[in-house]
Amino acid sequence: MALRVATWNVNSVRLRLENLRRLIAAAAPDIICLQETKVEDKDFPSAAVTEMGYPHQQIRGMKSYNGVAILSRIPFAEAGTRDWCGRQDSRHVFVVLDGGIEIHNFYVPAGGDIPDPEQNDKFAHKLSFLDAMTGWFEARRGEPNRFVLTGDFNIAPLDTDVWSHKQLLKVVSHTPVEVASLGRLGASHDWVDAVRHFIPPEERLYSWWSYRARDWAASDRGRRLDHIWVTPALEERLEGAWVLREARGWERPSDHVPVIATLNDGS
DNA sequence: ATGGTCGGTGTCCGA
Repeated sequence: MALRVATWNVNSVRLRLENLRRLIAAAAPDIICLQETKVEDKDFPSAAVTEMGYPHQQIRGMKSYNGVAILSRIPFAEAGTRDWCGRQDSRHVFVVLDGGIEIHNFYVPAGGDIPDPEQNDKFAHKLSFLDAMTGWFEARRGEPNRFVLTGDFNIAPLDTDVWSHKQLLKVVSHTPVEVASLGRLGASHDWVDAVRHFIPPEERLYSWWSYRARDWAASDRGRRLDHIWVTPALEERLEGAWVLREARGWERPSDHVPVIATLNDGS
């Protein structure tokens, strides 16, 4: 059985249920990883999501900010959440599927505006968070390692992951210090970037466009902040991956669009 | 060079 995984920074799940239906109609994912759900667990729209065909839900939310969820057609063998950097921030949930594939959904801190950890606590937190992730995954090397690492990483690593590499070098999300941090995380398991496995690095590709643009599509000043990575053990099972750009043009859009990857059954 | 827009613990703060 193939496995299709979608990740999407939904920017308030309660406000975006109709768009969630559109994502399901457009891509038919087996598993949907959401970030910025912005809702406490007791108020999560679980019944509506179950009706959409996703009765298995691992959620971790808080009021107003952050919040992550894994919504699934497939039952979980295990599921959990984890705190990072000593905060109860609702930035990580994970599940293990029967057969051992482990899916980690992260909402990495955005990092504020000033790309200097001395001046900006939010940027310091972002770098610490990435270091902690790296250490945690490094400690798990040597296991069977059929992992999917996905979510809003809030970093566009490649020059072609932003509309202007030069103009964004000092803009949080594309600074060399963050890209280097993400590179260390990437080296922790030699993670494979599922989308770039299929779409060459020469091609510009974005998953986020600011709300502030007059015309997001015409100016097309985007960044690729949302990612799906797999461990090398799953690389040969990658069947396809893409960005659902059209979702940015939907009514009441999130500023992020879904990113999707399909793994075949390995036979 | 600046400011532009969303969402929600809404008239501020985080993105």
